[in-house]
Amino acid sequence: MGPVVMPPGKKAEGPSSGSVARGLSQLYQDTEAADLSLALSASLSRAEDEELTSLSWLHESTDLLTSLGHSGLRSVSPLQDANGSREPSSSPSSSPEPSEPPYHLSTGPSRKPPYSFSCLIFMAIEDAPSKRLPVKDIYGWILEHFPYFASAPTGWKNSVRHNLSLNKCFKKVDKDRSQSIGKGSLWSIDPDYRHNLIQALKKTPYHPYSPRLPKPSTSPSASPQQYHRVPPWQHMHKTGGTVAQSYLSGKIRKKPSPPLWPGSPLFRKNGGVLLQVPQRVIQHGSRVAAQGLFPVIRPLPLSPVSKRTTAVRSALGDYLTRGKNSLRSDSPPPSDDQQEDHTYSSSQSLNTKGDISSSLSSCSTQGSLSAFSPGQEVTHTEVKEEQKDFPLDATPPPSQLLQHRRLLWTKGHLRTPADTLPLKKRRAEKLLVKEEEDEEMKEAAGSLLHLAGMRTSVNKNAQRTCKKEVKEEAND
DNA sequence: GGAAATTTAAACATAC
DNA sequence: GGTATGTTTAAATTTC
Repeated sequence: MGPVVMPPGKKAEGPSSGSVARGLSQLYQDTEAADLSLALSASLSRAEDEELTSLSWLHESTDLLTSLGHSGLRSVSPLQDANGSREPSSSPSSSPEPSEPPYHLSTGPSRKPPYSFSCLIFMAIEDAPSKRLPVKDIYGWILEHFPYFASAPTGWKNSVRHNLSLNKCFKKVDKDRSQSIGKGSLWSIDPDYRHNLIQALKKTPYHPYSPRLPKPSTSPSASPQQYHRVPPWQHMHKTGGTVAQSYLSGKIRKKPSPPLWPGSPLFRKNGGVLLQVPQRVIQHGSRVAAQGLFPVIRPLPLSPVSKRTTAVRSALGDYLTRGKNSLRSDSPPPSDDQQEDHTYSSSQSLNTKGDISSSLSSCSTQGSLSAFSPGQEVTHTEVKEEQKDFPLDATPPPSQLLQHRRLLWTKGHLRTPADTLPLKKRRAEKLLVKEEEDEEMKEAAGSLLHLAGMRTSVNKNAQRTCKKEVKEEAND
């Protein structure tokens, strides 16, 4: 098995929602965002130097996906679900739907998770104490954690089986005749391919170094909309497959790197399990190995609102309880109680006001999150106020960011009427507005990445650079 | 436009 | 015989 395996049964949940609310309030009152920002930055920097051996971020991102997209989302047709956001044939116009809310702000039935079946199966198996599961339990795990499939056509089970059979990452375990599990075999992760799966998961859309995300660049072409205008599920679940799956199968072949394991067997059909992940990505995408695998992934509540609320509560709870003092959490509090061993990796255990604020606001903006009741939870209003009063960006220097954000906010709300400006400036202003919106979305996404222990400063820097160029152009 | 890749559907075989 | 599981093939679609 892989380098780090979470001890069986090491799961737990965060503190109660009440304590979360109190802790959050206290955090807002007592903590300087700048301190947390610096601490977080330091932690993340250290995290980057360590090899990723834990997939805890994936659990966290799963929670965050739940909080943002998988629950309470707008209705999506089966075709759209299956194939991304494909336009119906009746409306060939490729123009974006202006009325379509952002992915994480939309409402309606649950949406397909942005993980390939391979990733889902991998997570399911890795989440099993014995690291092996029968197909039936894999179904169950997926259903439990991704309610989308509860109402999805049953074909997904076929896809699961298809993946198990076709993907060499998965292998059947010789069934012990004395062990009656009914029909079928136990499935496990092939140790030879486990790392491949991990690397592939790191290419999921919520990983800041996803190949889909723009690389840090000063070029305006690295438009922010490339990675947060497009809903994650849109660029992940077009029929062409996911980024993660692409890496699994070697689909991503731009700038190919030498295979990490030359000569490794590939998919039996396509020859494609082997990853070709640039080392840069691996290094920068690494996180602190702290809590082992999937320490915090939890079944989702049934209520769409409560799902989101619970996920946010849970994430916040961990931040507040583990707090900024736990820059490193190499020794998580051991607990056999699955209700208590709710741990996050070290880098994630840090947070800032901005992270929490923007995370909540990302859920609450446009009123899509209304489950935070006053006195018990952080209310929508409270969050929005905090969002405006404090810098949301955790990247230092906070003072500059504060000014930057205030400038953007001011420009966005008190802007001179556009029609009084020259055409060139109008265009620049329009672009600026768009990027401000993108900024807001990205901050929300960035906060989620922070929650998931990801580093987004690079992308933020890229955006700032882009904005700077836009401003310069406008000034010209 | 073609190659490559993934999802989905379907057919079929096997095991319980 | 029914159902679940496992294997294989092919179509559809997207990305590069």
